[in-house]
Amino acid sequence: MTPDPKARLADALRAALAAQAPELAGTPVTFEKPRQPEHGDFACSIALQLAKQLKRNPRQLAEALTEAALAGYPEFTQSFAGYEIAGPGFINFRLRPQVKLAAIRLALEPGWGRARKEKPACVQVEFVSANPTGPLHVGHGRQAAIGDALSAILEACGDKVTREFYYNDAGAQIQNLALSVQARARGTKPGDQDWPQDGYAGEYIVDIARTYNGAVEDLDAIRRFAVDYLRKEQDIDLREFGVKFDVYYLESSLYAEGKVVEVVKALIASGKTYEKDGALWLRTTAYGDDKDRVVRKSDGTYTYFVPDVAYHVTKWRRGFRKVINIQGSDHFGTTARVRAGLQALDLGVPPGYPDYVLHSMVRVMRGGEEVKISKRAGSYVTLRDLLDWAGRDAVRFFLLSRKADADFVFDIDLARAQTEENPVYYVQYAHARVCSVFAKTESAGLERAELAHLTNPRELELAQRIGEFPGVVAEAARELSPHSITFYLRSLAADFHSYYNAERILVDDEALRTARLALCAAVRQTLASGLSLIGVSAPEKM
RNA sequence: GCGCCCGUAGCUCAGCGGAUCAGAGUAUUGGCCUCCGAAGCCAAGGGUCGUGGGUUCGAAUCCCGCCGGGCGCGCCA
Repeated sequence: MTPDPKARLADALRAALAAQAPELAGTPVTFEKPRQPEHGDFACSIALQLAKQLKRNPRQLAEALTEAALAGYPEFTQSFAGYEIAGPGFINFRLRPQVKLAAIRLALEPGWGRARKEKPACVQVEFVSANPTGPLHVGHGRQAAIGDALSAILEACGDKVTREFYYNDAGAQIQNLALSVQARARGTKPGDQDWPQDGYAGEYIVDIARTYNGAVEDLDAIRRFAVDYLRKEQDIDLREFGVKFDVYYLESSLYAEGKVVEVVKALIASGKTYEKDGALWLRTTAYGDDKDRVVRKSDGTYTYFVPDVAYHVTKWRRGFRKVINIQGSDHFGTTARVRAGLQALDLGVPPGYPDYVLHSMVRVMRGGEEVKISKRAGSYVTLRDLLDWAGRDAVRFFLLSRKADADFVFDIDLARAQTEENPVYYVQYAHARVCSVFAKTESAGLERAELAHLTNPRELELAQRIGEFPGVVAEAARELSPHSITFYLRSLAADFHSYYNAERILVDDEALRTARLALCAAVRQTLASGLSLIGVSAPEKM
């Protein structure tokens, strides 16, 4: 494996800095990719950052540092075409073409875009976690898209990922569900005298009641039936969305296995609780929460805070040292208290555990108007609605085309557009186009292609873009930002379409043709890898 | 009232712990198929990066105030 020239250069610059200014040796040496191609392939601004502290002219400092760095990096000219000091003191470096083209060969090897780690981290991603009280809504869809993509990205980075779904099947809302179904089974409607307070009014309750054929008085049986019914229905939607979970964790098991009581005891034993107004409180303010939280209400029951903490204790005990919870931003309030609860237990859990990705709300637009209800659920738009309207690929791609904390407007009409301006097709089309080229020719022997025949600026740019892929994946994992994969794929597709229109792939010159085919194969591989990370198909024909 | 997030072209949004004339898609306008797929390409117009200060050699990016929007602040789940 040849060392990455960029990393090698950074090392050399660090060494030069340490020699010339030991007191500032800790300054990080970073590179930026200039917007203008005339400014080289990457630029370093270290001289500008340090000039003032060293009381030196930035351009002279840049020159001195670079010369010293190159003296310690004799192979520089093998990878680099040169450098220049530009503007106020930037150092712009230019790579030799073969360095950029090397990415093509890497992309054609198995496992492109996937890193291997000596010690894979055990990561858990918890997402969707919808209560089994109704169909999944668009927010769950966003969580499913984000969570599944993030899981795939972390796996690509070499971690071992468990996708987990937590079912709140033990609370008052389940009782509410059972009562609603029972009421419907008795022919009661929302608004009637006997309709339960806060009952679920959606049409799906009628379906459940109709399907249930047990005794109407047996509330327990109704509860089990309804939960089972809705879980199955949610599973169908998730399967259609292409999302699979490794573990379904039931809140009720926390009670059944005594884990809730165990946490309460441990909290009391920690000495961080106190009695007030007949309730038991935990001093979460000692760990960054803005107010203390009730653990046990004055009526003797526990607040939901307790099973939440108990659940996260099991995550830690099951060996997950990194846990990412994907939730709507309306769960913001729980983050501080869950973390505080874990800290109070003093289990050695780091203060920032677990990580949260909170996403903002999704608004659905159709025909220029906001859609707020669905037939089945009544009060909200369901994931099924989205899938029926736009299909899995478009829904997945759209839900990952914004960063999580940005507001989201889902334009159904755009996602439905099959022939025009739909961004999903833009990327998929690029993949299908490459495939169609290979349908017309032999694709054997690409590993022996002489890449030096690729001298066109578009080809170098495309090769360089392909080379960025592993870094993009790594950053998406680090920043927990799967949307950057989507944006990368759009850029890659744009570069390819542009190239494809400007140059012919299947030229008569065999050496050039083979080199271009190798480039195309690398594009195809990178598009397919990236699309699979976000759960979107890579069709060979459209 | 307090906390967190958001405010970038008509619209939907990128912009990694700062960088050398602000980006993409879409919409609008004008070009490109006897030639590997035109679900594509090329080009043009369009923005005081909410606003006022501050720090800096340099601010969409960092800090403070203000305006506008979202979410959260229960012995509810």
